[in-house]
Amino acid sequence: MVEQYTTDELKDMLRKRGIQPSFHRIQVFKYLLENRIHPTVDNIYRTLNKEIPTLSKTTIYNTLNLFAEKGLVEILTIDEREARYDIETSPHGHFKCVKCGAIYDVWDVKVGFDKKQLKGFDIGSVHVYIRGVCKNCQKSS
Amino acid sequence: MVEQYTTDELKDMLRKRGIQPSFHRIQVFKYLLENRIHPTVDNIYRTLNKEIPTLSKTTIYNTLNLFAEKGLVEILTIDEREARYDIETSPHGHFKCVKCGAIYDVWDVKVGFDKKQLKGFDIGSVHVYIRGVCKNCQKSS
DNA sequence: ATCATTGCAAACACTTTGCATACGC
DNA sequence: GCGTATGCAAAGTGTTTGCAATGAT
Repeated sequence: MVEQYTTDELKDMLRKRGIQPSFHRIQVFKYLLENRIHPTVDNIYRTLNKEIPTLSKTTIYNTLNLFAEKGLVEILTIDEREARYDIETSPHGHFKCVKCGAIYDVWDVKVGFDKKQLKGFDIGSVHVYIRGVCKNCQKSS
Repeated sequence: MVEQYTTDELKDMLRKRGIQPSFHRIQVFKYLLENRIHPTVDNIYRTLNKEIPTLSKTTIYNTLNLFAEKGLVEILTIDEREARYDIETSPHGHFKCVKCGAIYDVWDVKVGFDKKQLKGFDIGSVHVYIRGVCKNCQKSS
């Protein structure tokens, strides 16, 4: 069900965004595309490190910051401790389970407010963060 | 324009929430009520420290965490670096200027989404975070 | 006298930075 | 060969924790 990409496709996608497609960058990009779990840096590190033992966390930080600058990923601040990275670019909201920490996408989110309040403001992004307890964790409480 | 409270009123408000009204807690509470700027711990510390030189940041952290537990304040994660505290309990959203760091309240925010997606989930809170450049910072760019 | 609050210092956790090495065109 | 990417170690920053001292009833 998860989309698969060839290395050449991934390279092209990065180049189109003005990013040099180095091996590590491709691997991080691939991970993000194939693991839509809003991962932490540590999630990415632990997984990729198995295949690429020389990979360092610094490189992952560098790569994600570059991706964010180029608009390829969004950094979520829904978790108060560490950043979560989202490759999904179409607008949607997020639900975070305060018990297990999992983050779910929430689709078809509509946000409305009196625009007069922000007259003259330049709106860059709108995030909707919902916190609570997910279905799975309901059971086990 | 900012509401003023007597010490006795503040004490009562804290007691009603099940919080022992110690001197420091009253001061932090008062600060939050009279400075609706979504302050950081450091904001609070720098201001209160002038009048109460013995005050420590640990106490502010303790106090704010207690207030949050008791539902007196909300912790905002709109800033990626440090927590912001909001005493305003009625539902509203927030706008953060990425240039000057100021946070503005946004009223009459309506969030709609397909509830079926979160069927069986327990929703605790909904936050709307808007990021961009505020009116003031537009001018100076 | 007892129990809660306070506050210092240290520990923690996440992220960034400096700089030397390695890699790719 | 030159410029960029990488990665280690250290520094930086916000927050929490352990524990002793203080304060309130």
